[in-house]
Parts: sequence; structure tokens; C-alpha cells
Amino acid sequence: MTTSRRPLKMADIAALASVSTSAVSLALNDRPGVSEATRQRILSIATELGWFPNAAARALVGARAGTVGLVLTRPARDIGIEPFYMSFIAGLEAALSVQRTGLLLQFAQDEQAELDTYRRWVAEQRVDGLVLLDLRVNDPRPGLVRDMAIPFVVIGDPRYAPGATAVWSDDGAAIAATVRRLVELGHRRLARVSEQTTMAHTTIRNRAFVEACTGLDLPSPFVVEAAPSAVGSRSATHQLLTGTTRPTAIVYDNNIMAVAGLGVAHELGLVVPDHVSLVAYDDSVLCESTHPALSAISHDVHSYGEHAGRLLLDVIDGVDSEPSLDSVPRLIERGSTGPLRAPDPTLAGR
Amino acid sequence: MTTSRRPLKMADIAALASVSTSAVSLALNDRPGVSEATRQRILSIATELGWFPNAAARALVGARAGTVGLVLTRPARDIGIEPFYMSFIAGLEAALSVQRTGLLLQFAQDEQAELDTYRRWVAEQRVDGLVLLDLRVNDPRPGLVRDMAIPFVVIGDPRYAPGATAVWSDDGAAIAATVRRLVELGHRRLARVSEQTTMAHTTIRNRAFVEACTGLDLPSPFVVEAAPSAVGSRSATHQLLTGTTRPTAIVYDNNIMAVAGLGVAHELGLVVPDHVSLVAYDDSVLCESTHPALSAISHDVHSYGEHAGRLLLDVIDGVDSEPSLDSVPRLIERGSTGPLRAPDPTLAGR
DNA sequence: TGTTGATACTCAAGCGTTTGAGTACTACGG
DNA sequence: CCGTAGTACTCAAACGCTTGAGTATCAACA
Repeated sequence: MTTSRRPLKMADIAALASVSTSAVSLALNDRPGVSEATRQRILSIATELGWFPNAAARALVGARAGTVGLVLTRPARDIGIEPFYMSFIAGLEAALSVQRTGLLLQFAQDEQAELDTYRRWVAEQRVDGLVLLDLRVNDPRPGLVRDMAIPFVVIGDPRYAPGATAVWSDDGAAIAATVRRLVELGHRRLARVSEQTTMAHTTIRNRAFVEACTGLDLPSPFVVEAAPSAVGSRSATHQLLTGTTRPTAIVYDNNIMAVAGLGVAHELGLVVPDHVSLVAYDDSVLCESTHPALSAISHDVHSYGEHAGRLLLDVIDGVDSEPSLDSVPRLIERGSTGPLRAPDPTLAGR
Repeated sequence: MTTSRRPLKMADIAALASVSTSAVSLALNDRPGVSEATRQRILSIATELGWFPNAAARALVGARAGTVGLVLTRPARDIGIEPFYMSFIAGLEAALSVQRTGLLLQFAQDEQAELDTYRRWVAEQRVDGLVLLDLRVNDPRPGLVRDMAIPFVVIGDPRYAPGATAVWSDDGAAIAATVRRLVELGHRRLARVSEQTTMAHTTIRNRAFVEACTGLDLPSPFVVEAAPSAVGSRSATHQLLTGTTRPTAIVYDNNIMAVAGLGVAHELGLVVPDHVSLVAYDDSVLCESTHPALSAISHDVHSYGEHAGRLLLDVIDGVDSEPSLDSVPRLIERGSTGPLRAPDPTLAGR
């Protein structure tokens, strides 16, 4: 392993192997045209010297940037603490790195900025593909990105991105199963604290939630749309838990919202799950760390990201993929859910 | 804004403006050699058409990739949920995007893989600079990266990376101030649950913690080194809170560890802060969401990342920067700290 | 022995920029 | 009216790689 000041180029390898740069190129890209002996000689010299092809030169001629792009569009400064994103990104990156593909990451304030970033990346030919996260209702992004003629995958329900290669999790089924389980535990007054209904997954979950409740002849459930932050969840939860007909179980839309909701329940002197059951969406060690530990509608977000990465690489390679279901999240029951046990302290006039 | 299939090139702009590509280049890079009128004409055509320079071509000749790299080396799959990282990355990216610089993100299993990634990125000339996160004791990275002759900044105390451009926060001072405050509240048996002492910041904090305690004539504090995860913190906290001489205040090394510790205290039937005070390191809405809300040694991690980004861009521009103190984190007191109020239920034999 | 067809290679053009050297034009002082 | 200096531009080479076209060698076969 030599550490030289001037970066090595293919010509250096070629000179040492006494062949032309073309031969080196053929050898290193596993193409026919060089003998096995020469190929091995070139390869060993290249690895010996620690040479890697200049990414820019390769991109310029080969039209492969070796990079895919991801934009996180989140208004609040601190929404990034939602564990989902980091896990997803880690999984995505794991899949990409198998094929030596880098991940370009950008944060945007709003949809306009996000689209500007896509346009710029495509114009600069910086990326070979894009990952569209947080699919929205009537999302303009799939259409616009398709017009840019760049491979992409959508993370979200294909019904909201017709014709696009999507990887999704069946949140509706997961929500329905959760409602059934809560009813089995004896709950009848259910509630949901959701993100904004502009999100496709929120709409899907909300609809599934209401349908599951009415299908089981429950009173129609509370659905509160909150700002996608801890603060939003706090006030929504407070509102629910201090209302006249208080729900006995609340299903949240992510981890942070559930943690915040748990805090509010504690503040109000309610015991979880004796007075109220709480369920988080997505799962992480955060849910395991609270007391009581949060029951969660769980799926493997890391492998969700990996799945997305593999699919995007396929699309880049020209393999046109169908929408692909990643998983049906399952309710993992921990300490925050259970049958209603104690008398209701607030309604009893504690 | 025209959306064309074939990407635009400089020659297209040149043709429309009836000038040479050289003129376009000069105009777009704000260099002398074109008249103001021509410059404006070229600029307006370029923006009209939505043209951006091909990143690869520019990198090939200009030796600027327009990208900096960051590797997250974390053994556990879920440590990424620590809010610090996402906030830091968001801040970093914000600073970079001001100068149209992208952020290449990679996760690595261990130090070896991290170094391999740096070597590859440098050899491929994919990045103009590197950010070295989580400085370790006797960290080999600054030395090796310097040998690669690529600009970099270290995030961490410059004493552990002599000669490198570093941006750091004075954790020692923050810890000392926190200890003083806890003593002011009446605490005398203090403890710390820390990450591995291979981390430079952990070593610094541990030392400052012990020194502050002995300087105030306290009994020597407990310092427990835990695996950097919620699980590690749980067992460390359990050990501390069920020991014979139980600490009355515990200072953690990050957010997740503190949340996990809070959960353990709850499980043991201890009231926070009446029986034990808890302090988190770093801060995020997560700390505000628990009950009681976690007091935290707080600094603005987002702007910490921004600071690092600006500094790295300076180094890339050849401005050799001195180590730069970002901040002295300050204890934000929330509900999890206070004077010892209740009799100790465990020691009283509840 | 000459033709054919592989095989193993080399040549050189080209990808879209930047940039130092070169050129045409204008203005101005002497 | 010439020389000079500046301004506004163009030319062409270069960056490091890929790739289609070309060439040399050699075995097989008629």
C-alpha cells in the first residue's frame, strides 16, 4: 500500500504492467479482450498500489456517477431525531455500498427546495438515481422526477404513486390488526394521534383505523392530526386524555410522538397501561427504553431501507421493477398496552 | 424551465449566446474576461434553460468534486437513533449547501472499514474533504488522513488531535459546572454512566467529573463505562441504583442512555428527581418529551455541525484554520434534577 | 500456402469542463 | 498615425477514463 502525493491514474498501472490503458480498463471492468494472465497481473498491480478509478473521469464517459441521492424534507429542525430516518438511511446505504454506490444526502426546507435539489442533481449528473421518501397525497414528485428521466424508487404505497417503482409496507393491514388486538384486550374507545394527512401513509393509516373500528361496531374513534413533532403530539394527547369521553387506547404515528404521549399520560397521573394503553408506530430501542416500554407496530426499518436500495440499483440497471411489498408491520406488545385494569382516576373525580 | 431529455451542456448555452464555451465558463464562474452585458446574457440563458455544470467534467479538470464525506462508524445497528448524529449531520449539510457542496454519507462497521472508505474516496477523488466524527483516544485517523493529503476537520478536543483543524465543545467545563450545580442542590454521591473510554470525549468528561468531585471534597464518584447503547445504560443504571451506596444523581453520556436510565429508575419504583436526579448529555426534543423531562447538558448540535461545515470549507479553500471552540454546553434544568426530597425507599427497606 | 477467424492487444476519439496562450478590436498618449 | 495597453473574446489542450475501430499474431483448415 503506497501513499503517494499525486493520485495514481490508469496510465501508471498500464506502464507498470507494460500494457495500454485500454487493457487496464478491460481488465478492471471484467470485460473480454485480455488474457487471464494479463488480467491477473493488472489486478494485482492495481490492488498493490491501492488504485481506484477516478470517479469523475468514469462518470464523465460512462454516465454512471456511482451515487444516488436522498433529500430529507422536514420543516422542523429537530424532526430528524425520529429514529426511522437514521435506520432507513443506514439500511439504504448498506445496500448501495454492496455495489460501491455512494449516498448523497441533503436536507430541504420545503417541497420546492426538494424539487430544486433534484433538478440540480440531475442537471449536474451527480446522481444515478433518487429515493423519494415520505410519499404524500397527490405527490407531485414522482411525476416531476419521471420527467427528469432519472431512475427512482418511491417509499410508500404504490396506490399513491401509480406506475412508479415503489417499496412499501402495508400499514393498513398493520393498523387493522392492532385495532383487533386492542379490542381483544377489552378496549372500545380508541384514538389515533397522526401526522398531517398530507402524508400518504397517514391517510392510509387513518382510514384503516376508522374502518377497523366501525367494522367491529366500536364507537367511532378519535383521530387527531398533530404537527409532526413532540410538541404536536403533546397537545393532541393532552386534549384526548382530558376530554369528556377519554379513549382507553391511543395509537401514534411514530416513535417520538408516542414517547411524548407517554410523558403526558404520566403528567396527568395516569398509569400506563392500567388507565390508558399506548402504541407507537415503527420501532426502535427508544421504545424499549421507556417505562413502561412502548408497544409498537414494528417492522425492520433497516431492512426496509436495504430493500429500497437494492430495488433502486435494479432500476438503475434497467431492470424495471414492480412495486414491492416490504412487510406488514406487526404489533409488538410491551408494557404500554394491556387490559383496562384500574378505575379511571380522572373520570372518578380523583 | 425546459425539461429536455439530453442533458444540456455548456456548448448549448454558448451557441444560444453566440459565444464560445470559454466565454460561458468565464461568465458563470464570475471571472474577468467577459463584458458585463455578455455575462448577463449568458447567465440569463443558463438560468432560463435550467443548466448546471456537469459535476464530473468540472471535477475532472478543476479538482473539485463539490462533495465532502462523512463516515459513521458505529457497531450497533441502532445507535444511529442517538439524536446527536442526525442533528449534527443536518447542521453540517446546511453549511455545505451554502457553497453548493454535497454530503456523501457512509456507515462503517469498524475503524478498518472506515479507513478503507477514506482511502477509496480519496483515490477516486470523490470528495474534497472529510469530517472525522467521534474522536478517539490515540485516534489513528487524523494521522492517516493527513497522509492522504486531503483536507479534513476533526470533531473533538484538539488535545487529542494535535495539529489538526478541530472544532470542539468544552465538555470538561460543562461537566464541572454540572457537578457544581448538583452539589448546590444537595447531592454528594454522584455517578456517571459513560460510553466507552476509547472515546476522547468520554475520557475528558470522566476525568473532569472525577476532578470536580474531588475538588469539592465529595466522596469519589461512581463512573460506570457502559456499552454505548440503551441496553448498556440499562444494566449500568440498574447496577448503580441497586448497589449499597446508591448515588443520588447520575450524569449520562448521551440522550438514549439517559432515557434508558430513566426507565430503569421508574421500574425500580424510584421517583425522579425526588429519589435520584438524572442528567442527559446533548439535548433534543427527546429530553423534553419524557416525564419528568430530562435535564440535559445542552448545546446547539445543529449549529455545531454548521460550524464544522464552515470550517471544513475554509480548509478546502486553503485557509488553514486553528482549532475552534464551538461552545461550552450548559446544563438546562428540567424535571429530572432537583434536591433530594423523599426518603430513600430502597434503603428504607420499602 | 493462403484464407478465415479467434484472440489479445493498441490507437485515438470523445465525454464536458477549465485555462493558459493567442487574436481582434478599441482607446489613447505621444 | 504609430505603438502600446487594455478589454473581450476564441482556440485548443488537458483532465482520466471508456470504447469502437484497427492491428498483429497464431492456429485451424481447405
